[in-house]
Amino acid sequence: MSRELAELIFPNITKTPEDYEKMYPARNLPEGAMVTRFAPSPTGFIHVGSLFGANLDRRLADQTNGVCYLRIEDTDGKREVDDGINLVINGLKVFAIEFDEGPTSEIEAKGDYGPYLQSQRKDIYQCYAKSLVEKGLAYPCFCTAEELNEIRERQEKLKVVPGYYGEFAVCRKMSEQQMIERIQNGEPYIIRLKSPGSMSRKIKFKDMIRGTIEFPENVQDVVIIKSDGLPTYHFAHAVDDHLMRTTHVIRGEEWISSVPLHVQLFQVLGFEMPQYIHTPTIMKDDEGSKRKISKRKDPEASASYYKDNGIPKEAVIDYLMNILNSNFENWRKQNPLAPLSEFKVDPHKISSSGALFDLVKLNDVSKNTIATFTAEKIYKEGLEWAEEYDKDLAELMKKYKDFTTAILNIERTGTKVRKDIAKWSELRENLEYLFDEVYFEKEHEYEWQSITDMNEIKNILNEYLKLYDENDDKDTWFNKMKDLAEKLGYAREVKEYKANPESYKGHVGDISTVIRVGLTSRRNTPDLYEILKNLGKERIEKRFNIL
RNA sequence: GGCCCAUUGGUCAAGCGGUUAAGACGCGGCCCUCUCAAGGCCGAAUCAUGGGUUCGAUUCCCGUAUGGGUCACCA
Repeated sequence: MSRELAELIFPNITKTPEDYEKMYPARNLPEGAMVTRFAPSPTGFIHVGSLFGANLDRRLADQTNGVCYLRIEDTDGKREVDDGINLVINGLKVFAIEFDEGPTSEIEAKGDYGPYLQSQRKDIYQCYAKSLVEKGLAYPCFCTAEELNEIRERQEKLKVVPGYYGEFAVCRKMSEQQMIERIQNGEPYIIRLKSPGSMSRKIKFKDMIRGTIEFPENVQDVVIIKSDGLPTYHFAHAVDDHLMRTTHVIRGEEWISSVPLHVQLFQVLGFEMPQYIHTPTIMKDDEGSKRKISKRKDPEASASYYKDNGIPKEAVIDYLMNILNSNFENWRKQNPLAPLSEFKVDPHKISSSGALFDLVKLNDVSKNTIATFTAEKIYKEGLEWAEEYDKDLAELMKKYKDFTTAILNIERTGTKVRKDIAKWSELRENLEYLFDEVYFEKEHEYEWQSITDMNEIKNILNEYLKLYDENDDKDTWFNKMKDLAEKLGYAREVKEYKANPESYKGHVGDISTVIRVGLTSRRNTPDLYEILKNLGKERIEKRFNIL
């Protein structure tokens, strides 16, 4: 009925919605398969909240044998960044999140439901917009920014809901003839939805996390095609998620309030609704109060923060899984080595209130994650990190590969695994004193404890060197230590000493401490026996001699 | 401000009308122990608030407070 108007606005659109329906048929997937998507703007920045969502997208598709694709929402030039698409792809790859379909670089893509860049789908959106205009469900609006401002001001005075609707929607009431004339005059315009909604009616929809939510119907004649010919988010969402056959739309909770609009758009376009999963916002503790974790204020809001600090991707994802489904933590305890795919995410179990992001907890998760790694893996990943963030350390690690790996392997096998590393940035602190290059380079603050008399210390070290044998097994080694303690007037056992403190100068622990500190300058190290063995007698002597 | 959403220890949370209100992180103590880390045991600490409904409310309903979101030719 508005054919003439539609043709005038979109003269170059020759396809019809039916053509696109045929081009993008329903997906041939098993029953229950979820089709999810991650749909960022190409700003290149990956927020920890986006990572949270992308992870959920990926998990849900995986566990249902579905599809998880990437779509770039580049309908706003202002948000774009050079190389933004690659940054998004690589930023997620760091966390082992990859897509079945979508852009694979700035210029390439894979998948049958593309293009996956919204900027390349202009004709598709316009085709649907054209059909809406034709059916009288959308119309051109010629209002200028100033006119819109006036409307808004009037609405503020009247204390009435702002927006383009009802009596305020001036262009909606214009005759078609007049519209045609103004277009032919070359006046700029945009396309608005002619909302069939009524404020007195309510719509209900289901969110998988929150359950049923009720809203008044949308009455706003929102913009669906902007002056640059590209769609707004809302219109693109309806068209894309329908044509790409998305079954589950996972996005941040900030979208909840626009669902009434989306429901209406789907209705008007004759599309079936997808399921919605609106994820909670990740929060941050700010001097006692909660606020949205912020890109500007909080470095940990950026996914790259974790890579920079050397927190393994497995740990970050595990932590995110923790706040996603709280039963994950128990599952992980039972299955420390199991791949993520064995855990079934339950969307209904996602908490609806935003969690405070807890770096302390992440630290603990990360310690546990690293405790499952072999020394070889720690060496490999630690070195990778060091190559980028601590070149000197990387050089040492490469030069002494076997030694480093052996040190990392101390107390790492068996049932009680050492959990002293939470991130690769702690590796230097854990390793450097064992490299002679570093050790002999600087002056040491020796952290002597109960025995501080240097004569006594030197005596202990000398005596110890006499009886140290690299070939001793651990028991023999420790027995020798006890022998030495006894010989010098210290108790063989800590308990003996505690029972009769006055009969001894100290106990075997004090002797070990002297050796430990004399060897490393520090009081806390991994297993002394292993350290001695890995250093070797010659290097032990050298270290004792600088005292 | 209108409309939505949320509210269990410091934090993440289980719970889904009757429980001594799980568990984890963090914190404190003890044990183990050659130090640290780990591990084991113990402890302090929670249902925002006022009304209903009910024999009985953390759980269901309404109001209040607090926090969050949203009201663009941005996504």
